[in-house]
Amino acid sequence: MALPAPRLCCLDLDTFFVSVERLLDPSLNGKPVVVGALPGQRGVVTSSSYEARALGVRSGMSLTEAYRLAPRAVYVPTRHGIYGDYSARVRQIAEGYTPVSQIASIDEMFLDFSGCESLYFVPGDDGPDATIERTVRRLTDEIQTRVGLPSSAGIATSRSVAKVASGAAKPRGVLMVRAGAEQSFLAPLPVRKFPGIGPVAEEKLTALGMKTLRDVMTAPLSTLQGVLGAWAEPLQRACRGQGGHELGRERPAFQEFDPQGQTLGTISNERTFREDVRDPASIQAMLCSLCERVCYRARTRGVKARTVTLKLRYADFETLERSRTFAATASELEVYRVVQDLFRKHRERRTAIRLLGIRLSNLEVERQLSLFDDHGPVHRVVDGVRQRFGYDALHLALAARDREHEEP
DNA sequence: TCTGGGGTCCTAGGACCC
DNA sequence: TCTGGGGTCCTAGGACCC
Repeated sequence: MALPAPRLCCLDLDTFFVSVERLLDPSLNGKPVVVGALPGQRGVVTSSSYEARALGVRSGMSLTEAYRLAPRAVYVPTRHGIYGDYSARVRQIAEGYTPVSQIASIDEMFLDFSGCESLYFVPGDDGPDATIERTVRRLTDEIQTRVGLPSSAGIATSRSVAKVASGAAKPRGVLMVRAGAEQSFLAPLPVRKFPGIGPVAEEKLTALGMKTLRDVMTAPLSTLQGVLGAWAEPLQRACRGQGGHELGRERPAFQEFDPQGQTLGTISNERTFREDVRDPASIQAMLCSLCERVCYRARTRGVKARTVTLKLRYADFETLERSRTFAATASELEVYRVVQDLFRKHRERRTAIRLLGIRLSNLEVERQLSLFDDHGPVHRVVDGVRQRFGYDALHLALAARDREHEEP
């Protein structure tokens, strides 16, 4: 096996949603921009510009708090469909650079440049690492020129180090961590910078006096296991830059199709009401509308679900999920029946409801449409109309009532 | 007027089967 | 007469990521 060389690249779009909004409305350039929702609406910050960050705005923060910190920033609602189109264009460019790549999320992907050194070599390159680094710069330049979006990249011998490096490279930077330099690169960073260490793990590590990745690297394994369990060993290895040298085993965020029919992911939709509701009609209408959405998505993906999960959040934020498994379906009428039943059985409190959600899981590839499937022909017509005229062209009567509660 | 919405992975207990 | 283990499926919850 070849010695690991820094050939894994994590490509990350800088303040992606904000950058797209600026592309569509150049008057936003140079201003603090917050993407999430309009001020006054329920929601959190999904993306913020560097100008807004300078005022203390962070993603995940409630809009109320963001508005308090940055009342003069420009607030725009999230428009996922549009970002998806830009993401696809970036992806297409990047995929032209290497045969092996993986989508991690809407604004992040991994590229494996192993074996591509001679392909990109030009006279004057100071060794194969320099060739790859220069090529990645060319890639980020091309994304800027052709799509208009700024991006950053990290290059390293392992996936997780490349990911940390891409963060350190921002904005508009490319950072290569050479083989053997992983530990010195990671050591001074706060533990939270490492992918997989979130608020809970950070808290546990802090309680042990571990603040930096150096502390994690050098801790006795048994100490780490005491707080992190089975995860301690792979985490410590990853922090030392060991392992993760291939993209092969990692999974993309959106599992489209598995020939074995095993891991097809999940399909979910959830909605927070603009105001907490108790009215049964509004609740039923929302459930119906959610069923329609997830089932439509399932059918367009060619899958059926065996498990349906109802998510329920009360006004006081208490949240529960209740699921049921049955014969696979992608019919909203069948799913709706199950959902109603779950709701009746498990809504124990009379408290007003803040959020409702539905998730389809245990997905199976849909076999040939059965002639005996009652709902098949109806769905073909409904889905066909939607593909021509848009999703909102048709709704079940109950769901249409729900839409009256939404903003125009 | 604190706290969105889309995901993945992991754990743990109970049912059920052999 | 207490009682085994392994495997798989189902359910609920939690951590984490963007």
